[in-house]
Amino acid sequence: MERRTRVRFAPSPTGPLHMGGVRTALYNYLYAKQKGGDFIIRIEDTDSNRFVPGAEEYIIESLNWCGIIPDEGVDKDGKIVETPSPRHPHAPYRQSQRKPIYRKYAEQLIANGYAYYAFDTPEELEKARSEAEASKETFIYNQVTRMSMRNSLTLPSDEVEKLLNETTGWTIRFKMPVDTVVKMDDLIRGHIEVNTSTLDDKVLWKRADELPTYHLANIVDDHLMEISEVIRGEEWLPSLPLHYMLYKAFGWEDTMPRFAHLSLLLKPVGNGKLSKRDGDKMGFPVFPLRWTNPEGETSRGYREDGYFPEAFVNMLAMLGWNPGDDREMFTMEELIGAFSLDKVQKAGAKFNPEKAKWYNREYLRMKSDEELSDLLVPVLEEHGVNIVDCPKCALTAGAEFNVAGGDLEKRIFTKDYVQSVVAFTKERAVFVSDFWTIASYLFVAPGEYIQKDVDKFWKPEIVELVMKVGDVIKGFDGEWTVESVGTVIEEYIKANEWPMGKVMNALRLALAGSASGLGIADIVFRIGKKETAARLENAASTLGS
RNA sequence: GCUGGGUUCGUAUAACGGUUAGUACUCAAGAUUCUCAAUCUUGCAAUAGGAGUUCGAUUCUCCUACCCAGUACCA
Repeated sequence: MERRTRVRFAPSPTGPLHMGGVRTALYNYLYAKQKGGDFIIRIEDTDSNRFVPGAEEYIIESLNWCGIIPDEGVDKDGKIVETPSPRHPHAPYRQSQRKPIYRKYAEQLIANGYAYYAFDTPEELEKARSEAEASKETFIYNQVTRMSMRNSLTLPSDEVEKLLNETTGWTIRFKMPVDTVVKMDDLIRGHIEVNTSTLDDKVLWKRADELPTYHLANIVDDHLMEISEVIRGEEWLPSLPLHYMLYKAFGWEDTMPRFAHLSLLLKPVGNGKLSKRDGDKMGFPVFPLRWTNPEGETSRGYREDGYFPEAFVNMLAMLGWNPGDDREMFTMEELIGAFSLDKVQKAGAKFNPEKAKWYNREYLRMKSDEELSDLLVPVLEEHGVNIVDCPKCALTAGAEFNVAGGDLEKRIFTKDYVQSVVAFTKERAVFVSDFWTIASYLFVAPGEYIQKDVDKFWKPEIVELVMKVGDVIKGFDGEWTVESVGTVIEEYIKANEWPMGKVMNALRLALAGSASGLGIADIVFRIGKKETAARLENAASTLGS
């Protein structure tokens, strides 16, 4: 019988979740959902020294924002489950709370001769290392050195007994076999072989915090939680032989999960893995959500930078995986359907911030004008612009309707007005916040004029013409549409054989504060005759005529 | 150093051992427009190097180079 697919994402709460970590979680999630299996969260907090407050909550919130929802390990309130229930049978899902479980298994390994107690102090080990280094060698606690160290293999049994009872300091180490070839299979990399003689006697139980190391806790939990596939970062590949040996030592080979090691996310330029530094330096986030560390330093997040979670997830999915064809746009559902581990790239993928932006733009375009204006409202409000639901509400709010959708002076606009602005500026935006940069002057008169454009276009002879165009607009009494307004302006300029480009750019400068931007007809149509005239007057008086 | 992993345009990637080595992002040029953006068209640009296997190698094998990871009582 085919075994149920159960995969886990097992982060360590030592800080915010890196985007590479999100990708690992995503691939696990996609794999589980495609197979109709379970996606489990387990917190690997066996290093009491590196615990960072808030990191666990951050990780869960990040996954939640991305739409990566665990089946097991996290309850509906977003808390790690601590007591078993039908849905969460393996609780607690925090390794620090599972200590008694691991202890039993560690002792089992010793009883069966797969592990031993080691009494060497950190100082002794440090000394051994520096001595080795002095003679240009590396000290490794392994089959050749372990017989000259202080452990339960070298010390007489009564002394071992005494040390175990009387001192607090001992560790448990795995007794790595000599000259045995470990034959492993990786779902992404294929067959790998390693000789155990190149491996060391890894610590399984730490003296320092009296907790198991990752290696022990990980194998025990994956076994107990009936994990079918382990999909994790490439940094774990070197410890895969140890993990294979542990499964063998426990006699769990039959139910050992299959492994897939994902390549790392690399920095956009140069060599090396993507780090927080790269983000700071090149101006892009490396974390899904904004994070403020205990020292008070803040790191930007994709969410706060204005990325849509769908775009972020889509971009991340395509970094190191491809569907086998040219498709690039995927919803989470589509990813679940298309995902496949054998289409995952073996080599590390350099992250490209440009592509991330491109994805966001594509997703922004797919959103309805209504949804985008709803997202834009808070941005407008931050800039002192008030949005009301309907024309009637606008009137009650004190608007005078000097433009089609509101009151420019009182800065009150209807949602319909916002929507119409969104509709015709949509293709220029990458983020929702861009709408303000692109079209602030459709809500508020420009506060200043770009000097470069003033120098280029605000010439006395042109200003004179611009003011005449203003009079024409003021006197306009036809049907007030973008097209009619545009036609009237352009025909007037052409009829008088004025320099079209120069007049138009000066006009835009006066109305929008910049010579480049939206079409004149679009601007004039929305801000209305009165405001157009007022802005021209203002430009003439502040810039001179 | 040692052990393991990796290497197709600048980037992400495609190509049953047989293609003019494709696509997307970026960039450049042209078209369009009152400007900018958008859009459309075109273009630039890659199999790390060397042997071998084969009628034929991006694809298989070996060597070299380079990159990455691990080498903690961190995960």
